[in-house]
Amino acid sequence: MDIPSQYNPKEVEEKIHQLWLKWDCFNADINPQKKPFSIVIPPPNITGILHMGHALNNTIQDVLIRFKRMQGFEVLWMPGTDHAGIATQNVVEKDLAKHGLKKEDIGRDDFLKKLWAWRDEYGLTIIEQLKKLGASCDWRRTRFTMDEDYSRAVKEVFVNLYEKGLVYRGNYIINWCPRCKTALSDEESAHKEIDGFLYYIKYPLKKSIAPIPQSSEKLNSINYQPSTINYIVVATTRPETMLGDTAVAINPKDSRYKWLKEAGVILPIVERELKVIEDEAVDLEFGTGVVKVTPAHDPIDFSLAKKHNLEFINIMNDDATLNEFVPPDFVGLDRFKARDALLEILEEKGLIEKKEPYKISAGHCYRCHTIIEPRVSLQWFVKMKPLAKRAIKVVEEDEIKFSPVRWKKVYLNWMHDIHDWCISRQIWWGHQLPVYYCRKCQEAEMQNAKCKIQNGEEKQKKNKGIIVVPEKPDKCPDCGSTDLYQDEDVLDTWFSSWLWPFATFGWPFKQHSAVSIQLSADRKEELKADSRARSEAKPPRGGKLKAESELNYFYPTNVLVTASEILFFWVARMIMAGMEFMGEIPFRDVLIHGTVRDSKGIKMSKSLGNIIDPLEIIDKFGADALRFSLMQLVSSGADAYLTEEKFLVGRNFSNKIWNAARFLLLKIKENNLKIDNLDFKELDEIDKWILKELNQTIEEVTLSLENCHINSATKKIYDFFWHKFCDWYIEIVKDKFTANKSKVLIYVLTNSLKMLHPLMPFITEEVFQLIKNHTSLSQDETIMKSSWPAKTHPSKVSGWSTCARKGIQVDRCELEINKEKTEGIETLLDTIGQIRNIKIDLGIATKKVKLEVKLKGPDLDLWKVNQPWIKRLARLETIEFREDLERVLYKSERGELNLIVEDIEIKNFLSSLEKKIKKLTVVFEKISQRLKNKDFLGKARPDTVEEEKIKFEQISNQIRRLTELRNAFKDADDRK
RNA sequence: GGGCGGAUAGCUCAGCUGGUUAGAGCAUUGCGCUUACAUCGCAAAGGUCGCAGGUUCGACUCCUGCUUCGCCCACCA
Repeated sequence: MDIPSQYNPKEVEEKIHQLWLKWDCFNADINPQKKPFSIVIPPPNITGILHMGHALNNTIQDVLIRFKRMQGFEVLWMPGTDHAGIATQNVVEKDLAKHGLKKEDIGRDDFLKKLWAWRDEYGLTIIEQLKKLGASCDWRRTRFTMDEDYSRAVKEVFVNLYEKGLVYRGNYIINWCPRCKTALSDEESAHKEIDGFLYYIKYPLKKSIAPIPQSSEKLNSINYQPSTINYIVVATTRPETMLGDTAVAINPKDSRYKWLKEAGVILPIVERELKVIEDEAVDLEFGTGVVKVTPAHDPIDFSLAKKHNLEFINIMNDDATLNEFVPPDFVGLDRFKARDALLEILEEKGLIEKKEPYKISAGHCYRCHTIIEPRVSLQWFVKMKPLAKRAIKVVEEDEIKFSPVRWKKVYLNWMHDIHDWCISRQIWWGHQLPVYYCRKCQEAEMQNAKCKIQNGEEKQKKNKGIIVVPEKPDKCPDCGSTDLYQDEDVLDTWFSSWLWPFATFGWPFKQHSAVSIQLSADRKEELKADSRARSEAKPPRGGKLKAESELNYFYPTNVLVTASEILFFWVARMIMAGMEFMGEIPFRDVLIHGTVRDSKGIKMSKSLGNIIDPLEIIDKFGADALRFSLMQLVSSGADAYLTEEKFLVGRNFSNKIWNAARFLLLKIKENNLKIDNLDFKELDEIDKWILKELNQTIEEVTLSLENCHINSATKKIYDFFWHKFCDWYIEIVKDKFTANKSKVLIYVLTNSLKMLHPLMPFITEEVFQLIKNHTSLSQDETIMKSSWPAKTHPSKVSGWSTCARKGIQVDRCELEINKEKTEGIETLLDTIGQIRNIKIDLGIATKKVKLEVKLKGPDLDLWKVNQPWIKRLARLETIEFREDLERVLYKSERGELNLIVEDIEIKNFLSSLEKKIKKLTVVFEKISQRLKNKDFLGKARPDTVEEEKIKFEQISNQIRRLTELRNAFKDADDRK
């Protein structure tokens, strides 16, 4: 079998993926012998195509999933997609528009058919793309938020909350998107600053008045006639809303306008008399101190109106054109056109005092970015405070932990100040409200929001004719009429997503509730004990888990991985839903990662054209390269700034792994070695060194992954593999490629592959299979199901054939991290570096020269034994061991060395010595100052002082040796 | 208006609970096709750790203020 010298991910990835599917590697089922570990995927929108954010998010999850799977947990990664109500409807509407059609033209039923057709055709695109990334989800379970079971769960929840009095219907001011023509929740309205103007508009008084000035300064500032006043000035950023004004408000403390009530105010153009109200909410400092009040189109005004019992006039249609409640000239005009027209008229009438440029913070629809219009309308809401209570507690008490921790505070702040959630949407794609109306009972109730609403409150206390049940009833329970119709609205997408961690398991229909409660407590205990030091995957206490249902077995899930953007949308609400419906937290850890940005720090988005397409990266460099580079860049929740070249690191590393394996396997073949066990004997110094390094790496990488510090795990394994294993061990071993060596090589390589597997699943699997094919070792079927490396003696590592378990002569102690055992090798490696340096200084970098060394004891033996590769790596002709050297070029506490060269160029050598001396002298000074300081000696910890003293010794010696060398050469140089 | 995060080599970032000769990758500069890998090897250069105070025997690490970039929340019309 030929192994090409360059790794070709394209050939490998698809093949490997098929293998995994064939071997059922992704599937998880209840297994009483194992502890569960589960993650639910943040379901991507069916409109989504894989972008870098997904790649990042899902790679993190897959790394944890694969790691835990190898650790022996029964691992479930639950996949699925979100119907994404508004987003999907928009996409299909656009499609229709291409044919010149509106959804109304084809009607609700046909439109929904089109939506389902669209979903069937494109809705699984992103799932296929996730597979390319290597995501090891249990694809059999792929859920969709509009699956039949799932939809039933959504309805159950709605009905349940309604019955508890936590879902209610009412006329309130909500965020209205005039383009999507639906209500939105507060979270779906993103506040952004836009440039606008603050207009100062004169509202005439009913009767002129001549008040006694309180303060001439203030009077001047609002610029009215000193004697008689016949208008007041209000400031507004949205002049068109004045057509819906029903009052003006002042602060009761404001002495400037005490007379206003008496004078009366007339709304210009409309010529309606406005009420004058007093309220603390009015800011004396802002504008003129007089506020126009538009109850139906402004949140503050809305609450003022409720408090002061004002009239609500909704002046807008659902597309933000003005309706018939405004003067005829304005009817049908778009809100911004109306604004211009109105300003023009006001200008003509001399009613505009001034306008100032002003930054307006306006809500924008998070789906189409249209400016939100606050608007009173009849909607359904969820009362959040009661739900928040327990969700706050579990986070406050760290039952659910955020990482990085700072998000805990963000979460709690939001939760403490939570507002009711508007959940009805005036679109067609989604879960239609399980609400039925009796036409007979309702009659006047269902007045459209277009009409005047007397009072925004207008609670339906009796709810007569409103039937909230999961399935359509036969007749009205009140009057027995069969003339029933369902509420047209659908639920907010997030009203289904918040059930994701348990509805995906078939809740509430597949749950054995009695068992559930008991087991939940059980599991909770376990998780508590386990979570901080998750280690081996032992079966639950008592060795059996009485899980009749998957929900009981896999819920609560272990960790939720997400970006901060959906903390409120989704994470917070899942916690509330979990507590409310399961009585238990949905996940124990929340891992919040950063946002993917471009090189300038701007969030990647298609509209800005600054995206780097992960699929393109996969195509060019491979999925492993993409994954590795992303994981290397992601650090504890910080944003990642990406450029295409950053993926080269991953690509190059893939190639390095490939070639290390290639070399090993070619050598085995070349030397005709038959490897049927890993029963390696006679470990020499260098073997012990690499095994020690390996053990240490295993320890560190495992710990990092346990703590979800993926990037540090990435760095450690990278450093070990490339700079220890490839740069040194493989290079050294080239000379003497024996069966025994090849066993060590395979052992180290395989363990490295295992550690790398969560990060780079494809190449590690491919190489794992290659090793199997090139040797006679009996190994696991797939690396995916092999066991995670343990920091231990090789014989104790499971996953190897039984032959690997017996007869290994190595004392376990020898492989422990033991400084003395490998110090000789470490010094030797360091010395080789010194020789290389000296040769460069002397200008003979590539020349093969003779080396003389003066060594003693174990070092001498070590050098003698290892001569061949020392010569090769340091590029030496011969090594001579002598009692005394003619000349010394390098000195350490362990020995001296000299290179035999004629006419050496001493200048560089000397200056490099000087430099070293200078650098060390600076440190030396620092340390001696410290040691002279009485306070330091008295107050610092004794062991710190001791360390400093040792350091002092070492550095003095180093300086002494270097100085001696320097002087010797300087003398010689001077004599010349 | 509140809150949060970042500011360390030219670039992107590590640096845990205060004591390090402050690290890595990329880029740069030399040298090198040495028995896998030029998607490579060997080496070099490059940092008064944003600024100013403070605490401390000692601060890149802790505290305060400032500068600057970026996020999130908020009913200043």
